[in-house]
Amino acid sequence: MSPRHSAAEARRTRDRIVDRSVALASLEGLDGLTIGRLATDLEMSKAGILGHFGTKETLQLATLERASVLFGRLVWEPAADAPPGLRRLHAVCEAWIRYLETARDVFPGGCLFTTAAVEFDAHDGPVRTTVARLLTVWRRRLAADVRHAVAAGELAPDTDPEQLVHELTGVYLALNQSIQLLRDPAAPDRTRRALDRLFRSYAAAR
Amino acid sequence: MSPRHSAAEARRTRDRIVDRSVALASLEGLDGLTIGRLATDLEMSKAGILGHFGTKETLQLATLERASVLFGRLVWEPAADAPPGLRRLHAVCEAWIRYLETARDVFPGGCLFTTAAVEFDAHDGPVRTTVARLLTVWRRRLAADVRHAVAAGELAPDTDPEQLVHELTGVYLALNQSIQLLRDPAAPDRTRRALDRLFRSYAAAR
DNA sequence: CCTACCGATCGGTAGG
DNA sequence: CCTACCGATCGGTAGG
Repeated sequence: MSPRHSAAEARRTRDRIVDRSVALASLEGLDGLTIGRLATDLEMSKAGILGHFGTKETLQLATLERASVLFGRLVWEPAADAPPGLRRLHAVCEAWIRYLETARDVFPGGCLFTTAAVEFDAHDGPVRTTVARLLTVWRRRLAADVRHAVAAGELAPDTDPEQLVHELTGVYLALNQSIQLLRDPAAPDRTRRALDRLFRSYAAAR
Repeated sequence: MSPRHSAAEARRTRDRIVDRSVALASLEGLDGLTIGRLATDLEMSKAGILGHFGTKETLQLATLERASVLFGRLVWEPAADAPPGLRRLHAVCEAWIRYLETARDVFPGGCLFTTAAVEFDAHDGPVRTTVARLLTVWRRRLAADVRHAVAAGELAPDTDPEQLVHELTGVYLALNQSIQLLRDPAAPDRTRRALDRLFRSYAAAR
């Protein structure tokens, strides 16, 4: 009755598993996530889950990959039409706030990458490497727009792009903590003010 | 041979357990921490460990309490002699950097509060409440020095203390991530530059 | 994709 | 503080 699926059906099942896994990992972490819990939630057997991935680690990597696709969709895509440089930086930052503020259905426990970073920072392996790689790619992407803004005279010529991006990272980590742990409804507005101040302090002198 | 200890000896054993627990929790999280691992490390039985606390949750709370004492010793005490206001803020911030940079023996996996905040932010209960309370107390303490600095004319009169403290929090979350996950040796210096910029942007106009 | 297992480990308890 | 346990759950496998 249940087995003997077409490849397309197997694919859809896999998608269902990974979607649920992203939500669970956001709440429990990539390690707190268990195959048994996933099986219960999806009304499948553990072996049915594991058959798609082989090991829990592969499932964790698939979960990160899916989360990064969602992140791209929620944060990078809305800003894709903005002109490169400061305008696009502003657009990305606003999308980033909305991602943390409103994407509760897909990441009910907050930013999965922040959770995974803390969970795996002391454990070498493919998961740790992947998390670090994703964060680094995004930092580079932001730094490219910073460089563009500097070249266009929108930011001060002595701006250190990596430094500004590092400071932006902190603004978002604080936002995630204020939303998830402190449940401070003022957090998004605080973040907007922090960004204004930060960009102003890097603005080109006129 | 082993049982029938005096109260003082029991106390010392408890201290040993909690010290090890702080280090383990820094690496594995307060949840990743297990009584079995603790027992192996300390060459005790699981029941011997649990006898001091009753439940794992009580052990987690004792671990947080001890970590907060260590945090006080490493971050607040070195700044206690500085005059209140901006000078003490600077002293606390520098001690905070050193805490994350060099306290590897006591917190080998980075800031335990950052780890615990992410681990428990989606799980109501005494542990979550305690973590939130500790962070809030420290934020208030910082805010008091910000207010003092404003009153003394060291920071701009329109400074929003909670806002500045929120931004300081982000600076430290970014530092912890850069050290632990990205292993960036430039992170402490980046943090000092971020702090300079932040305090300058809040400086009283002259 | 299932049933039926496996050894290992979890938090915790009884009783001394 | 120990030994000796408990039921539950973990990731994973065999075989269909």
